[in-house]
Amino acid sequence: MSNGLPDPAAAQREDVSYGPLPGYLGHLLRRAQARVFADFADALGEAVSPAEFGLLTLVAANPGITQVRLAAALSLDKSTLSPALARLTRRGLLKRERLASDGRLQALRLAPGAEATYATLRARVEAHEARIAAALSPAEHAELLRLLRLLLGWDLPGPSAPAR
Amino acid sequence: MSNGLPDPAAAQREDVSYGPLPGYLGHLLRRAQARVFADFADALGEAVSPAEFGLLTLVAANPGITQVRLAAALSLDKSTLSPALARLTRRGLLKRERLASDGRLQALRLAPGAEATYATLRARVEAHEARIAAALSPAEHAELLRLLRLLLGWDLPGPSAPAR
DNA sequence: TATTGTTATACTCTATAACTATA
DNA sequence: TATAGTTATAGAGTATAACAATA
Repeated sequence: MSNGLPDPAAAQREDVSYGPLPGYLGHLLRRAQARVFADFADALGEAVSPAEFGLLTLVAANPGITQVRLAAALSLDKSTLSPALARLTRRGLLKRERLASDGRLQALRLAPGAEATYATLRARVEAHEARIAAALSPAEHAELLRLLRLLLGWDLPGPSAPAR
Repeated sequence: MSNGLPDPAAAQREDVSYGPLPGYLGHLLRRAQARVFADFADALGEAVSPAEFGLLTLVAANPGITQVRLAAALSLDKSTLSPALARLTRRGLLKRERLASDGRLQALRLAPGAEATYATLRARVEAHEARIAAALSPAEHAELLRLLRLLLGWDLPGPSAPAR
């Protein structure tokens, strides 16, 4: 469900007062995220979930990264990543390799041959991103990205704007 | 878990490249929402969840609203609201009244005597909102709210800025 | 003892489908 | 037939705790 940007439920909603909700960041972020994820699902379908795409992207940008570092980078628990990474490995997108130097660690990489698949996914994600940003001017889009990074405490020295 | 704004996992994360993720609205919205919700939980504890507070706020702003209209206003399925509203009713925060004029409908209201409780919750939520917005200047905060509403297709005629 | 990764388990949020009662 | 609301159920995403293997 949920397609483009004009909200389908808008008609039903017209006569409802939102009270102070449109002034709360928490509320707007929840609504915006739901909207964007629904559009992501429309665009990518069964291919990957938003979380899976994030994992692939981080592994692609950090070949050899371990699960604990990946979890820290995403502010998730390591136990959350295990099943997702197993699924991506099973689908032939990721490769996990135990390190000879420390048998506890596993180095994560895109599977050989999965680079092209990943590039295609990334192009589809970027088309989706462009679509949801169409409601904003390029300057507004850039400013929204900047403010969200600021809210997250990135943009300081951190892994934000240039960051590769 | 998760407290104020300086990210605790920042140290672990420092040497990780985020690749294109900081340029994706979807990724930033997910991260920002997780951060804000964690702070909400720290601030409100057992009192109410973000979703529950949203329900109370909408009912307070639209006394007598029915569940189907409430669900439409939040872009949620009516079946999602049933258990949440039952819980809020059980806790003495909401009152549900079948309409004499149409026996299928239930009018929702804050329970008599729950207005003060709601006012307290709202004050705590607004303190939480002020805290998370502290990373932004007042102008940036206002602009972030505006851009999120724009992304959502609000701010057109709709129930956004003044809206009560 | 400490760390990495996995597993078992549970909780929350959401949806779909089937139901009831009312219209 | 259509609508409002409930219930059963399932799936995704997250966490905590306990574990095995390794250090």
